[in-house]
Amino acid sequence: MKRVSIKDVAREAGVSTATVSYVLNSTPLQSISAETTARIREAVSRLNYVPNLNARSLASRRTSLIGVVIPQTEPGKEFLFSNPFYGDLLSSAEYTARQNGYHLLLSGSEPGQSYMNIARNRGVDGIIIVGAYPTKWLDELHELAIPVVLVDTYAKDPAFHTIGIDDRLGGRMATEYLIRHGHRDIAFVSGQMEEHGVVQKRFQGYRDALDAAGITFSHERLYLGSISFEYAQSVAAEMVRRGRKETAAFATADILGMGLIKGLHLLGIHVPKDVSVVGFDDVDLARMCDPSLTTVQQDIAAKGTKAIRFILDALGGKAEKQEQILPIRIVERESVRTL
Amino acid sequence: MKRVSIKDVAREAGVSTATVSYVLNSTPLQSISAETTARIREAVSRLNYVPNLNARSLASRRTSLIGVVIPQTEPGKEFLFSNPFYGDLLSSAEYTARQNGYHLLLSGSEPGQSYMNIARNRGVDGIIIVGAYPTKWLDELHELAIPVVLVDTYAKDPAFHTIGIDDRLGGRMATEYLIRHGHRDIAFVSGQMEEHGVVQKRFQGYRDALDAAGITFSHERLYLGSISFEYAQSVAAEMVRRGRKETAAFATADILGMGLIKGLHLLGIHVPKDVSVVGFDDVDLARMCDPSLTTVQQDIAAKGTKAIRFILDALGGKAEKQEQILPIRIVERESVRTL
DNA sequence: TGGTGCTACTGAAACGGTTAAGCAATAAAT
DNA sequence: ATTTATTGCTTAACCGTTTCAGTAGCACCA
Repeated sequence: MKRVSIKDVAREAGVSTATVSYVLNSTPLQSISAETTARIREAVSRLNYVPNLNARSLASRRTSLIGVVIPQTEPGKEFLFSNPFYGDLLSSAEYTARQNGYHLLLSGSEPGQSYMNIARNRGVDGIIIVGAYPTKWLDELHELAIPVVLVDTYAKDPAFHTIGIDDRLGGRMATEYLIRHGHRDIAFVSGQMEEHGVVQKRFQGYRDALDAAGITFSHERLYLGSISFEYAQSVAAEMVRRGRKETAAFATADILGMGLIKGLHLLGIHVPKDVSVVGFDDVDLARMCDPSLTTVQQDIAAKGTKAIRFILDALGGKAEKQEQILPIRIVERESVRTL
Repeated sequence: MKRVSIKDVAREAGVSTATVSYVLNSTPLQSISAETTARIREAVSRLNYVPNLNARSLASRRTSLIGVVIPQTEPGKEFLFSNPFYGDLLSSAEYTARQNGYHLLLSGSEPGQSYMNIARNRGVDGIIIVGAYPTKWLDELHELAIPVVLVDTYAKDPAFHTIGIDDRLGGRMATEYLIRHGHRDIAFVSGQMEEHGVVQKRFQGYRDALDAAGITFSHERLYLGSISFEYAQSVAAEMVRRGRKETAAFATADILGMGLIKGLHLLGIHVPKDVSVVGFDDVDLARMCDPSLTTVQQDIAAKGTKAIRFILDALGGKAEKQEQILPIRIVERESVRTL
């Protein structure tokens, strides 16, 4: 029952705990004879010793823990993420972390404190913040002096690594794709625009495309609610209520696209025959459904992997701020029709 | 830059660190005057003190960390979970944990060691293992003497809490539903059957339903690959190759159902007109797609919440082993046609 | 007057590691 | 032959808490 500690190993191998520690960490600058090393390793496996990471963290001020903060869909709501995008991201991040001896500490970001809790009292070695710019916590975040990776945000801060895509371009690509297929009345379906957020950028791209094609923008084409299937579904009804002038819609997330298609379908409006839809992200969902969704594809797994890599690099002494814009492209599927 | 420690608070308030600790933990059996308490609290907030959880863990042998082990889809593969089921589960678990001052330590279960790593060297207070029976680690798991919750597994072990559904009944419900709608040639599409696993149980339910209806079972109706969209998609082709006798299929996971529908669709076979499909789980996906999937619904969020609750209860001193079978029901949607 | 029982605290030993500094023994350099 | 490095290991301080075992002071009771 009593857990075996480094002392037991030291006793067993007939050396001091320091020596054991050096061997176990293969500390550079500290030489240990092959003989002793072998004796210690043998003792370790005989006793089935596993170091206590809490103690290690306390002494070394490193935790081998990376905090991941994901925006909570709705405050007080049980579900942390209703968008499969986050699951995919998490999945790849966890894998990369684990391969490097790190674990992921998961935390929702209830507007309030969670950012800092996870970082300050758990002492994570690094923190990944996805989809939100922690305006309120900037000072504290700096003070912590740990690597921070901001995923999908447009903050300009020399201290934070960032990883994302060119959302403006993405918005433009999606919209131009629709225009190229003969559409001129194009709805923009999304969540609320936040400062430094991606929605804003994608909207700019949408405007860019309209402008380039000489189409005048109308607020009537804007549907801004929340990034959820349910909202998008309700947009269909709203479109009809507004007289449904649109022949196409750009939904800034695949679940929005799916919701819209579903909502339209329930009203007897067919996609792509009556309305064309382009999504964003290319989550698995997009290719699984019928009609499958034409969408702006981004490499979600790469985002997760890169985020972890940036943290690891920084912890490994790489000083420069890293910044990566991952490529995107349109994946043509079945939800767009040429007019 | 230097983090403020309990000593700083003690000095600031003019008391010993012990007193500060007592106040901060509102330790029962230890009385502290209101005056002193106030003075300490004041110092805490003035210094902006946050306890170091690593040190706390070391001293108290509690980490406020709950380990969650999720089966890795494919060994060596980057993606931890391709089934949205896990994301949903995780999401609700994280929320419940956080509400109670716990954090979730996420770990994939690469066949090998991860179970124990997370538990042994991080010293998690409890561990939730989903969808796998840790045969190989039973002894170690017992030895740890921490609460263990097994989700979706059929192990009989007096020491482990379990939470799941009646998978056999679920399999039966799905199959009977199809039979009731006039189908007699029903495919069973799933992953490999593992000992103590859910697939086996659902298959038994499938057999139960066939038997009760006097339909003779044929191995020809069995499609066992892996729980992935891709596999299910390939099943469609296999069905055709075998001469496609089936008028319906029971897919033991919604993504399988979706994959099957997609695969059939690509071959010009329409669901539900030509083939009916029933899924399992009722992930969001199921209602989002077209045709939406008739499926056996289970409350995934409840599973996550309950799992955490069981851990918390056990940590709170509740001795009895807890065991819960959550209710399931058929959700009728559009993927089944009456013959 | 002394004993008993509270209340409100303090001291210091853990918890299980890491790591700077020191030291003995041997090898290399002068 | 003496100094200087190098190798291989040990000692002990420290990381930031918790918690056990006291203890001082006071009130109460007999």
